[in-house]
Amino acid sequence: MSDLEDNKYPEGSTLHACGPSGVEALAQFWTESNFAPRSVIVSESDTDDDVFFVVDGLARAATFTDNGREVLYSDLPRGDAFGIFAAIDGQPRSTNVFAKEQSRIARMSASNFREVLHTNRSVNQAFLTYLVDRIRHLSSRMTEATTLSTEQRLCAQLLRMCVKSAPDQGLVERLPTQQELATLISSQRESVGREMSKLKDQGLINRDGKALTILSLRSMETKLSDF
Amino acid sequence: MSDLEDNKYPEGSTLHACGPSGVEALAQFWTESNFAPRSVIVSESDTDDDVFFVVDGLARAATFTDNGREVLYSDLPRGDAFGIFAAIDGQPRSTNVFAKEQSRIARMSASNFREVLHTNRSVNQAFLTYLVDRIRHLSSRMTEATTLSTEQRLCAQLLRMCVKSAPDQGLVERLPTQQELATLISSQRESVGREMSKLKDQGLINRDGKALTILSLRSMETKLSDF
DNA sequence: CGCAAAATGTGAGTTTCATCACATTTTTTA
DNA sequence: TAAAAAATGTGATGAAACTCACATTTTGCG
Repeated sequence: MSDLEDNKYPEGSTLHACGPSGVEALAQFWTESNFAPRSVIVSESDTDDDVFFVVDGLARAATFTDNGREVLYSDLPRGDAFGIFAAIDGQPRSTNVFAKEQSRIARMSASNFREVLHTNRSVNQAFLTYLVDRIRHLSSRMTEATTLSTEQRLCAQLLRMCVKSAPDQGLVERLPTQQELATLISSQRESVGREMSKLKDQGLINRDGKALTILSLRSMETKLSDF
Repeated sequence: MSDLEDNKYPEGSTLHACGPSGVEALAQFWTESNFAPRSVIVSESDTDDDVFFVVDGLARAATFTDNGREVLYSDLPRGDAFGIFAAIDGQPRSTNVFAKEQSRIARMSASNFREVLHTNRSVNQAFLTYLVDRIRHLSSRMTEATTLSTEQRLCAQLLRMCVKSAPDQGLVERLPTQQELATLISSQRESVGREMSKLKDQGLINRDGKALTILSLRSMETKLSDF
């Protein structure tokens, strides 16, 4: 990985990790097209096994229950891939993906993808790392969901989303809606609202507009270690 | 995958999926040793990044919370690998693994593992599939945990563990303890006990010894679709 | 075989949240 | 920019399930 030069995709994204040669190898097989916000890119019921890449924009993968409740989602920024599970193991797709913003999406067949995946070492490493990453993330979400209270899960989520803005202070630039937060921490919109109010009363957070400031990272972290 | 002959590992295991040549490629780098029941094979605090394989016996991977509660586990039967996450992404280990039964465990260095992983196509495919599998499994556990009641989660778990024994009947040969079941479905030992009693009262299940019979798969499945 | 340890069954009390309901504010978009 | 749609704040209520407690049964082991 040390010999990779930067490519046009953001650091941390799967395509970035593939390196310039990896991206080139993939791109020779893909075709790009544009999607308007909210338009569906793939749905669970699709029977193809194509692989997709976010060339530009932002997509969102979401899982719904039978009665339509959204239970899991993850955002796919520029440089991320999706649809790879079906391409790897041949099982049906597990999620729906739609464009969150105006997006440019690349698409390629599973067999071409597999060919590059098995041939190009840095592509291979990038996807292995990506998969392991998702597993680690899911496990910790699972552990959190079963051991922490709603308040603690909210704090954990806020801490994950923030960037350090000052000594002991954190900033979440664009806070998701309470509904989205609730989905992220497996809770209810109302509960999130209540816990937010409590945190504000305690002087731990401060909101203006879509931005949220964590006024004391230290005290917020303390909440997580109590049991 | 079609050209693989059978090897000595059980169908469905990672090593089986690696094929005879894959296993051979791996085995040239590993050393085997024996572990008595309950002995620890790797713990979270270990700083090495070796990869392990269950050559024979049964191991268990478990995650604990800070206060010692077990929150996640998965059994690793003959032919399964563990310790591969750290070997792939270089991050610290995420779980503890101990021998559940007398076991023969193979061990190899991360760099040798990576070399085979990137060189041998069927090994590569086997591990990709394994990772995807775990993701699918974790996601569905996550969805279940947040949308189903304790009773429903228990039923889902029993259905997963059983084999069809007669028309509309299922059999779980060796039912785990209620404590283990509780861990599997993110619940409490007492809750599992109560729900089990209810199911027995309803004539849905029947126990003798460690075996449990599901008397009507159909009615048990019905419970899952109610909401 | 017999004792100790583990696992199970069940009651009672309490806490946490999920749910419903609505007023109010903010954001979209036609 | 006005109307419509989303998002938010908060109260009241009830059900689900966590906790503690202890009697009983089963299992494992010396």
